[in-house]
Amino acid sequence: MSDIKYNNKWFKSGLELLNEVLYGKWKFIIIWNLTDKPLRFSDLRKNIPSITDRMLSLQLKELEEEGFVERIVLEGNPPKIDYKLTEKSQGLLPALTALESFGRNLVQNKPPYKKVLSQEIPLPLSEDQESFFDML
Amino acid sequence: MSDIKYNNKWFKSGLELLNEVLYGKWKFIIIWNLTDKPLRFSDLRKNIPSITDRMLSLQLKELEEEGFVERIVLEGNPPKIDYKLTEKSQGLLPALTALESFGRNLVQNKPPYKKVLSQEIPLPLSEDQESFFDML
DNA sequence: CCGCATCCGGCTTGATACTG
DNA sequence: CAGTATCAAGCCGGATGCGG
Repeated sequence: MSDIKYNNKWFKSGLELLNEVLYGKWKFIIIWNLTDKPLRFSDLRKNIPSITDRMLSLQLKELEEEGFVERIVLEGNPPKIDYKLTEKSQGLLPALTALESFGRNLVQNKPPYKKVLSQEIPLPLSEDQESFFDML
Repeated sequence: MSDIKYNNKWFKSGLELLNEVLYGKWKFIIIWNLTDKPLRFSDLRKNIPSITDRMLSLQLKELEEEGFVERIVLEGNPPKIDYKLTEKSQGLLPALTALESFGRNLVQNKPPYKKVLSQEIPLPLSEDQESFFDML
């Protein structure tokens, strides 16, 4: 694997570089929530219950500076503010999809060597279905 | 999207859950470095130049507790210690591959995405543009 | 050298309150 | 609704030390 140079620094992997460019506890989650469509501050807060106003504000600001999110002011009374993904963050979506999937699979402690055919997996679980597993 | 329950807590996405289970600045990078084969402490330190002994030690310990990495003591004089991925972390590899790829692709795009308040700064060659040639 | 442990300072994040 | 302000807690970096 060759090294990578970015901003006059050398990195031994794209992951290290990404750590430099996009470090922040909530950034992946925010981007993930914006995949379908732009959202407002309050929508994001509702979709990410454990984030605080402060962190949402800070990380959105950084995401904007880093070019991953665009802040769109819609004139009106009251004016509304949309946060929208840029082209740059589109490239992250495959990775985030894979991370999302991995995170969801952590719930069922299935041994990974039990292969599951993806065609057989029904689409989303109904909301009650998880409580079944959680009665430990 | 349905909610997920894990350790008596509710999450609205697998990414949030993952943040709870696997938070740490260096964990993805460490796992990524262990994909091919088990490595020793010093090998990891060599592959991740910007990590300190302290952080490598801490994050390895947490990764072990969280079940993503196994610590293998090889008897001998001196005894050697290998760090090896568990089955659990195999599921992360697709995501890490995608993140690695995204990180590497960031180089080709114009690097400093930060807003620079400058009509006055001329466009010519920035230092970063050499990286284009350095990659060859 | 190897694999940590300890201490300290600084940066990141959390909790709560408050504003236009 | 879309954030700030302030303070406290926790995570991280750097230096140092230590037994093997």
